[in-house]
Amino acid sequence: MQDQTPSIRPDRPLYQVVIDTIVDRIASGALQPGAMLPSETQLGAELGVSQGTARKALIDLEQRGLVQRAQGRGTFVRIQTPESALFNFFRLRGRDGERPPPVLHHQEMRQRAATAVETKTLHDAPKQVFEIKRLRALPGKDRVHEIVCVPCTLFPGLKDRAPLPNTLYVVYQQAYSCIVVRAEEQMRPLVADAATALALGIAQGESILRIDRVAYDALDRAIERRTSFINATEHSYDVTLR
Amino acid sequence: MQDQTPSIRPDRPLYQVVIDTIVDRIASGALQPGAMLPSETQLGAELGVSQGTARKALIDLEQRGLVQRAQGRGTFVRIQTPESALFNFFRLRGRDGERPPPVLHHQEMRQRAATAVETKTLHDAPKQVFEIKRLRALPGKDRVHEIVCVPCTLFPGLKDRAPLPNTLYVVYQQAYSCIVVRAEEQMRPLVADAATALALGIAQGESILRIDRVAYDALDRAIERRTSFINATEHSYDVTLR
DNA sequence: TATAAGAAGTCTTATACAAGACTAGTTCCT
DNA sequence: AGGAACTAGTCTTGTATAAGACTTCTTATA
Repeated sequence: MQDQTPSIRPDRPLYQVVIDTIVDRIASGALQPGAMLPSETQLGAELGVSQGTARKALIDLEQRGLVQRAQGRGTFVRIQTPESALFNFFRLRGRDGERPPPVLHHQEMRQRAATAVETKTLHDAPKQVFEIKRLRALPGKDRVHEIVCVPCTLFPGLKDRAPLPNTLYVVYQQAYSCIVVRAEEQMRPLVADAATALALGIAQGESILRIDRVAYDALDRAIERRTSFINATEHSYDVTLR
Repeated sequence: MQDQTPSIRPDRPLYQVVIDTIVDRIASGALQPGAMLPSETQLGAELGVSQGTARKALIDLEQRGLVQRAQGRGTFVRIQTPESALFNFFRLRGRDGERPPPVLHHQEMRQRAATAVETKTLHDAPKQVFEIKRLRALPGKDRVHEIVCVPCTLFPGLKDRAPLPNTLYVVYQQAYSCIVVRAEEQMRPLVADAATALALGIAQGESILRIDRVAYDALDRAIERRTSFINATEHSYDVTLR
């Protein structure tokens, strides 16, 4: 049990084994959000590697945003607080860069058959999805109208959890051990048509932002698609490129 | 000369000293783009640290995008090729994610007094800036109209280099040893006014994207401000959030 | 309440060895 | 003689380990 394949090349580095082990534990819920991980020394002893190797794995996980580390304290599973979830993946900012607190105005959820695109792009090719439509208000006149789609298989019973909070990603993590670590967004400007203008409470013909997002969890599974229509007159979408 | 402060705590780790040394050499032009860095062993010997410490610094620099490393070959100052510069910081993509080659249609450059905002936000509080206005065409009907501002002090003689190529960041790096490693963008949707519509060749009232960018170099100096007006009907602005 | 000692954690540095990449020969075949 | 293929050597980065320093928090003590 100590070493499963002695003298056989492990075909992946030891630190990768450690990484995968931790990711599995977090994704399975064995390590809950906020929980303290074993120390570098303990982890190394447990998996039969040195402290330095365990350390290398933990640093990688920190850079991927799965854990947080602090000298003298320890390593902890990153908590998706409403604040962090909101402002990591919600990029709208005020004129001076301040973070606007969005207020949930309206929300409805239903189960429906997945579209071809959803089946194709989401994890596990779901046949059924939960669709959440909601309207959020920013300070001033700006509004966000969103349509969120998640596979029913990944989030059983999500419908019974209504009303959902402002920050869905906290629910994903706390109730389903799904940590969103990455999101890919496509953005384009749009002229509001009648329906969208009505939803956002603006005049038809005004310019809005349409954002299509696919969100991925720690296992790199596409767990959510969402489309947002944003009336961004007093706010801007801020992002850092590297 | 070997160790400047023997037995006195260096108040920053050794690997940080190595990092700063390399960054300085790149920023000063002593290490040209594409040049090979000293090997880990050499670098360590040169600066009086172990190979492992030099290694840690090089890995950090690689993650910051300043150098590229390849096992068995060496470490090299990252080359800002037209492709890499273009597609790291130019986020427009086609419907299927393909990278559109922008074609430079029109360009003009002039020197003028800096605005208050420019003096305040750009490096070294410049009094004079070069302003570059240009129009770039994407495949199909989409167009990009840009106004770029850089301090004259950082880029002396830039005006004599006209016509500038499509990718300004290659010029910044090759002629001025300024490597753009980070850019912060603010985006909002806009309804095209008469002047902008004319510049982009679209009808007044159509929806366009306005992007305000501040670009930072390896020394974390704000070296460029640019505002882009984009007619993105057949393209989208793609970005990955983490 | 303030201070000091200790425990538990990460951080820094150093060293050894493995693996990939290039070069210069060398061999072998035509 | 010329050229392709193999091989050994050397240079590089990648992986793994260990020891000691530093930080933070807790607990005991004055």
